[in-house]
Amino acid sequence: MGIPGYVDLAWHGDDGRRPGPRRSLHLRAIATAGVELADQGGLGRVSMRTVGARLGMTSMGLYRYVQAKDELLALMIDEAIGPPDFPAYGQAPWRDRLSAWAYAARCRLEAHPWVLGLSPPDPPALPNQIQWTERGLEALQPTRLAETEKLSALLLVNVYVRGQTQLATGLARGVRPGDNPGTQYAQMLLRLADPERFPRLTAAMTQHAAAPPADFTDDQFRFGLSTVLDGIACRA
Amino acid sequence: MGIPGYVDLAWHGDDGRRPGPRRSLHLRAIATAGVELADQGGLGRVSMRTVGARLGMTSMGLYRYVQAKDELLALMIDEAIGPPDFPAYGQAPWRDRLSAWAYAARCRLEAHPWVLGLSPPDPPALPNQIQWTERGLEALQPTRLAETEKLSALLLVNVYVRGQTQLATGLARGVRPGDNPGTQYAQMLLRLADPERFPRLTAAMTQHAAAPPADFTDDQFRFGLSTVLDGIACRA
DNA sequence: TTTCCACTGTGTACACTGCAAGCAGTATGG
DNA sequence: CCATACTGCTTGCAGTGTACACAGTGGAAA
Repeated sequence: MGIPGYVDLAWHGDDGRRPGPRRSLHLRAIATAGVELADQGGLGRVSMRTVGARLGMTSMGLYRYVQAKDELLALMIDEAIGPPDFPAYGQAPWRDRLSAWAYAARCRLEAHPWVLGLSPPDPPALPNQIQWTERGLEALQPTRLAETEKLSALLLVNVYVRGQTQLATGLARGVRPGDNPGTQYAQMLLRLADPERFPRLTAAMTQHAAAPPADFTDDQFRFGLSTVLDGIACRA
Repeated sequence: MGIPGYVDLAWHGDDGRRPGPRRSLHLRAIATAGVELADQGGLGRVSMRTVGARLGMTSMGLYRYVQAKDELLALMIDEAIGPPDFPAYGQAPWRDRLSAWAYAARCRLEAHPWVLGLSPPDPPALPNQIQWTERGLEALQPTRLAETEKLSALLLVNVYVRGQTQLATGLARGVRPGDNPGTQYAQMLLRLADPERFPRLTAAMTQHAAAPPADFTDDQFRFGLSTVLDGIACRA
C-alpha cells in the first residue's frame, strides 16, 4: 500500500519546503554514479562507500536518500534502462511495434549486462520502467486485447527479452572472440551427457554442432520473439 | 571449452584414485546444506562459514570442492530444482506435455524462491538442469520442429516460467495475507502515474482494480503460458 | 616395505562490506 | 528568535569472501 520513500523521491523529487539544510544531491546523480561504477567494473565495484565517494560523500550519507543498498540497486536499474528511446510507432501494425520495443529493450540490457544479475526488491514502479510499460501498451493498442491482457502480453515479451539476453550474455562469457558461443557450450554438454540417458539433448547438440548458425544468439532471439508474437497474434 | 571442476565433480563424483586423504563430503551434501539454510532464512543466511559449519567444516574447507561462492550457489540451484518429478508423458500431445513441464517447474521455483534471485556463473550444465532439459525436449518430440528449434522453444517456456514466477513472488511480498497481490500494486501505480502522461497504463490499472480476478497470479500464469504454447503451435 | 608427495581440512589474517548510533551544523515554520 | 527536523560525517561493529601457510593422510612408485 505505502509507496516506498525512494520511489516517491524518484517520481516527485524533493520539494525542500521543510526545516533543515537542503539535500545536496539528486537521486538521479546517485543512480548514475552507481551505473558508471557497475559499467566499468561490474557489480562488485558498487558499494555504498564507492558510490558515495564518487559524489563527494560518505557511505552513510547515502542512507538519507535510500533505506538500504537494495533500493540503490533498484534506482540503478531504472537509470541504466533509461527512458524508451526508439522512434514513435506511427502507423505501424502492432507486431512491428512490439518487435521494435523488444529490440530496443534488448539493446539497453546488453549495454548494462549487470542489470540482469539483479533482482529488484519491489515490483517495478520507477519512472523509466513505467515509461517502457506505457510504450509497450501503446504498441498493443491496435489489438482487440483487453487492457489487462495487453499488460500480460507485454509482460510476456519483457520476460522473454530479459531471459534470452541473460542466457546470451552468459554463453558469451569466457568465449574466445570470433568463436561461436553456442558451439562451445554444445560441445561441453556432449561431453557430459551420456547419449543413452539423454538422447534428445544429444540429438539437439549434435545438430547444432553439425550446422552452427552464423549468428547464434541473434537467430535464437529472433526465433523466440516471433514465436511469442505469434502466440499473442492468436489472441489479438 | 574446459569443463569447470565443480561441474565435472557433480557429474562423475570423485574416483578417489589419487594420493592423499579421501574427501569427507559429497558435493550433494554441500548443496543440500546450502539449500536448507536458504530455505530457512533466505540467501542472507548462506555464507561459506555457515554452510561449512553445518557440515562440520570450516569455510576454507569448502574451497576444496568449489572454487568460489558462485559455484556453491550454482550447485544449490541445481539441488533445489532437483530432478524432474512429474509423471511420464504417456501418449499425451505435446501441448499437455509441455504444460505439465511448465507447471512442475513453477512448483519447484515456488518451493525455493531464492533461486530466482540468483544468476548462475555459467550456462546450465549441472545434472538436474540437464535432466529437465531432456524431459522438455521429450515433450516436444511429437512436433515437427527441428532439434535446435525444440531447444529454442523449450528455452522460451523455461524463461517464461522463471520470469513469471519471479514477478509473482515479488508482488506477493509484503502483502497482507488474503489480499490480492496485484490490486495493491495497481493502486500504487495509479497513485504514481499521471493519467495524461500514462493513459494506457492508467486504463489497464483501473480495469484491473475494477474487476480484480479471483486468483491473479495463477490467471496471469495460465494466460502467458497458453500464449507461449500457441506461438509454438504455429511452428509445430 | 618404504618413501614420496599430491592432496586433505584447519587456523589465521586481511581487506572490505552493509549498516547502527550519535554528532555538530543548518535552514525553515511558527 | 527559537525550536525543530533535517543534513552529512565520524566511529565502530559484526560479518563477508578468500589468500596463504600448515600438519596430517594415504595411494602410487621405488
